[in-house]
Amino acid sequence: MTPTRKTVSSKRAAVIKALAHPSRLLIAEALMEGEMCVCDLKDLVGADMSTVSKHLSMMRQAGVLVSDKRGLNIYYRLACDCLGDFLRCLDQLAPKKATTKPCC
Amino acid sequence: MTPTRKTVSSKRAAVIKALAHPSRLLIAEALMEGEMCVCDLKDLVGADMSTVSKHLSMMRQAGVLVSDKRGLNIYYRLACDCLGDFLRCLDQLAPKKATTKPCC
DNA sequence: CAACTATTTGGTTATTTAGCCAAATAACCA
DNA sequence: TGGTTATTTGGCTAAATAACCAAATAGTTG
Repeated sequence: MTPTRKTVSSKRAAVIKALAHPSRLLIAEALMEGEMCVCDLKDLVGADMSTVSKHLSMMRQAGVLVSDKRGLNIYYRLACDCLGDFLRCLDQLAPKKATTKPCC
Repeated sequence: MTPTRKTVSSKRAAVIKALAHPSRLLIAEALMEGEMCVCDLKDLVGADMSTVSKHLSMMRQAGVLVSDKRGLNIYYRLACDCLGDFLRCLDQLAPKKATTKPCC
């Protein structure tokens, strides 16, 4: 049977949720320029390593990131590079106080 | 001064968060086909009207939706129609258990 | 094998979020 | 004006989330 509209929205929302946090989005943006290991990302985000690790595994679980282990390090990268268009779209959504003219 | 990378991510994340909930995303998807009033959206989502109203004002606050009142009804519509591309991107992100081949 | 490094996991706590109900607003109509 | 309909707001509770610390795991190197 075809999935209901609600089911589809729930699956999509899980993916979106994986990007809906300042640190996680910062991570995703950084990974647009190439893979990074957890300790690099920890420096970028400036939080406890365990916190960063939990964000990463949540993003991997959602299908946004993939990882692979080489030596002691685990490298993460984006599962998809359509994210760029996505962010450009976001930036057009004027954050409230902005101009009254339509964003696009 | 130019905003820091973190500041930018936080603002973007707030917009993403407005879509990162099954009901809110369902609403956004429905509004891609045209404006709707709150009671229509309430039927679509199947939650209490006050719950839906709170989702809507949160999305408006984030800049994702705009509203206008005509008579007794308040009609909501998307602030930007780049959302379509966005969702197409999302659907390429295989939710974990899926095939091993890269999404794009 | 022991020491070391990178990462994840488990536990705890504080904060945020989502939902419902009831009450308040606002526009319309008789 | 009083009643009716559509929507928002306030208050409350239960559940989810994010952060940290400490302990566990896994790979590396002496």
